Amino acid sequence: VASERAEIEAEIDESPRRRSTTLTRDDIIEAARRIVALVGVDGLTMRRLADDLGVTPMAAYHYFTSKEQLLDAVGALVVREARDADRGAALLSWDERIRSNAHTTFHALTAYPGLATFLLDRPISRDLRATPGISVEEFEQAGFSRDEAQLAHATFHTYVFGLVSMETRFRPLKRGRKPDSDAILINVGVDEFIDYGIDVLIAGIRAQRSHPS
Amino acid sequence: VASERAEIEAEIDESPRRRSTTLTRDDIIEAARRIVALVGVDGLTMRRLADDLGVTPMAAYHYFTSKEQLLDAVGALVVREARDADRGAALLSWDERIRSNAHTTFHALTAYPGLATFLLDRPISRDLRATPGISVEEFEQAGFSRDEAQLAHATFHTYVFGLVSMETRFRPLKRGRKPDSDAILINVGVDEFIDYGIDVLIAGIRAQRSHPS
DNA sequence: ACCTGAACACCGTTCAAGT
DNA sequence: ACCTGAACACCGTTCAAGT
Repeated sequence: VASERAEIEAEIDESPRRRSTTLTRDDIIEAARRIVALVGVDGLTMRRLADDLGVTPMAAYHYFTSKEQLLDAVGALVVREARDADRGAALLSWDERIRSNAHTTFHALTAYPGLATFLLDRPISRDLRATPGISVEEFEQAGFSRDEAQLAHATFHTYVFGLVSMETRFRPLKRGRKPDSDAILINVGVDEFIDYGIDVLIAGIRAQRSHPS
Repeated sequence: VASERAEIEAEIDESPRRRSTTLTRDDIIEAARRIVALVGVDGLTMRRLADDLGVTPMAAYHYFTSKEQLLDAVGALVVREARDADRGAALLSWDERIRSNAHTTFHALTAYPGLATFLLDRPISRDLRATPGISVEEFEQAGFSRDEAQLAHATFHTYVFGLVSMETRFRPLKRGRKPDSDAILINVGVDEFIDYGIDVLIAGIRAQRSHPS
């Protein structure tokens, strides 16, 4: 088996990722995901994608009508993975689930530079709607009125995406180094900042509920 | 004078915006701003910009080293205008100033499709840092500790930009028509939603201050 | 200093053709 | 159905040259 492997590898040493049979939709999404993780959305070109797959630039167009739709699929995959990584929080209270989802969504999307801002310019998908980690219906079950549930849900959605889309600005916080002049100035780490923001939102939503205008 | 004007206009009827003397930096920024307002960031090309100015595509490169730097200047201009539109709020309390700034920033940036998401991917400028409508120092003067002031400031900054960058998704809310499937579902208008979010943040920040962890 | 003209090195994508 | 090959219609930008 070892010699067989070596033989194959020698044969294909110039085509980076050879698939066994024919190209599939998932092959393309996976290759695109790898490239985005490596060089960001701006670094993904249909020609580089084709090179990595060992095909011609036009091959992907048999599975996706445009580059935008391919990136939509990559975005849906990443967001779905973030949601799955959050399954352990399913039984917690709504506030703890939101906190957990904010962290996982942030760390998932920041691994793919430019993906969050790409998604922000696109129509919202069902996958994206699940982003705050809690649905409108679940807010209602937690005792919110229909209007309050929608408002609270949209507010969390807005904040979490605001958080994610400013990823580059939080980068200097991740290391212990002194802040760059172009960074947001906070003396704490990213996770502490996320916790603070979530605490603020949770406390604020509770206060809005008990003191209706 | 009138006949002179007519003569000139007849002569240049195919070059849309003729400047009187030589090109200036502000001429270029203004033309770029117009194009972005009309067709969005994606619709701005150096060739179209040159056409509108009646020059060659390379002329702008004498004033800006890249298209990105030109867009930075446009973004700074728009954000500065939003801040100036907010001068009337300068004497209000910090919470009312933040509310006012959230509304003006949202409406200013949504007039330029794609500009908010472009700015999110760029290093932060001094103009952008003024976006929440209140500085870290002013939070301190309002009685917050240095750490609390930084956190509160960054939280507002994050929320307001989250709000602005999701502009396209709030669009169905602006008219009375039934929501598209790709819109965030809220039964209220954009301004009511902004007020709700700001109320939540203000109440939450107050609660965080009185109940330190 | 200010701007032009031509070209380079890319893009995403259409289109007709191959198997 | 699945993929190729060549081309089209663009981009931002470099570079040398004009005035």
